[in-house]
Amino acid sequence: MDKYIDIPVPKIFDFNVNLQFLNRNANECTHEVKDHALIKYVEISSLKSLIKISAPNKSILRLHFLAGDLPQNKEDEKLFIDYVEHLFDLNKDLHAFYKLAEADPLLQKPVIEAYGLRIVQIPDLFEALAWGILGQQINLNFAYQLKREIVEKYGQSITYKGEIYWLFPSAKRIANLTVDKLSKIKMTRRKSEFMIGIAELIASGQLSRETLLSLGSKEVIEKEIVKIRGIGPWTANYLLMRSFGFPDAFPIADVGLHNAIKKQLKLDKKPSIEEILKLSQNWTGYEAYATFYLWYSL
DNA sequence: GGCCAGGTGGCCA
DNA sequence: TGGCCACATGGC
Repeated sequence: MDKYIDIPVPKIFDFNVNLQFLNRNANECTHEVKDHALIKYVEISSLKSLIKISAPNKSILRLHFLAGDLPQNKEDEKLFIDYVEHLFDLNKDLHAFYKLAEADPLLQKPVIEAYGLRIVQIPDLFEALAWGILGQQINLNFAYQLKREIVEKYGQSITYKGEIYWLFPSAKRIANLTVDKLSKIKMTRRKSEFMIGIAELIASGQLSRETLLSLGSKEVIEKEIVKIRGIGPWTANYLLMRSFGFPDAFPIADVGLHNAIKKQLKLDKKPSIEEILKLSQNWTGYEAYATFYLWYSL
């Protein structure tokens, strides 16, 4: 198969820095970074395809279909293009963010060092929420280990040139598990309950990307999803930022953010919420981008 | 060995 | 509303 589609990218975009972000943990199992390309098994509409994304030059991304289903018509192709644009958050104009960042003591360095970084998205709602729950209150490395166990136990895979590529388990699959079974993986029973509960809501159609997005504003969506057991303000904002692409979502209680601020300003201890509110006064509209660049700076 | 991890729900005043 | 506390495990 050598079918490919070229997708134009905006000016403030650097594929390599985004790849570096995607390559940040060796235990990552839902994509592979190699030979300056991203390889990922994706499910889009009803098509399951192994895709490869590379950047032959600065102004385009090239989407290759390596294995699995191929788009059958222009409509399918459009879905894949939308997916890639969503994945790399290409539809945001970052000029205003860069302008404010260049004058911001906290963001100055990070935007230079990671020029062209986008908030890489987790397009699938269940995957994004499940990852948020996994990441709650444990070190990231361990979170990746748990993710790998769940994916390799309950996810689907495709083999290509001797390598296995995984799809995050569907909500339906996880909804059918018991807490006893899921917590065999070294996860708290609480986390298992949260994850199964959310899987049930999604599998039954009570919770979906479309219905949440139709609520409109980020504030309304946040208010709605924190009603769900296991989703607090941090996870809600994490979802808004990493899956719904709200550039002004702000997981202000995030430990990683606190550590990054401490490091950038060479503080003795982590800043308080009040101090962060002060420091972030000028980020209005781009809190998520500021947070993401600070994470990357760690 | 103790404390902290990309928090949250539940209990108590 | 606001303040603790358990939660399972890994890393330092």
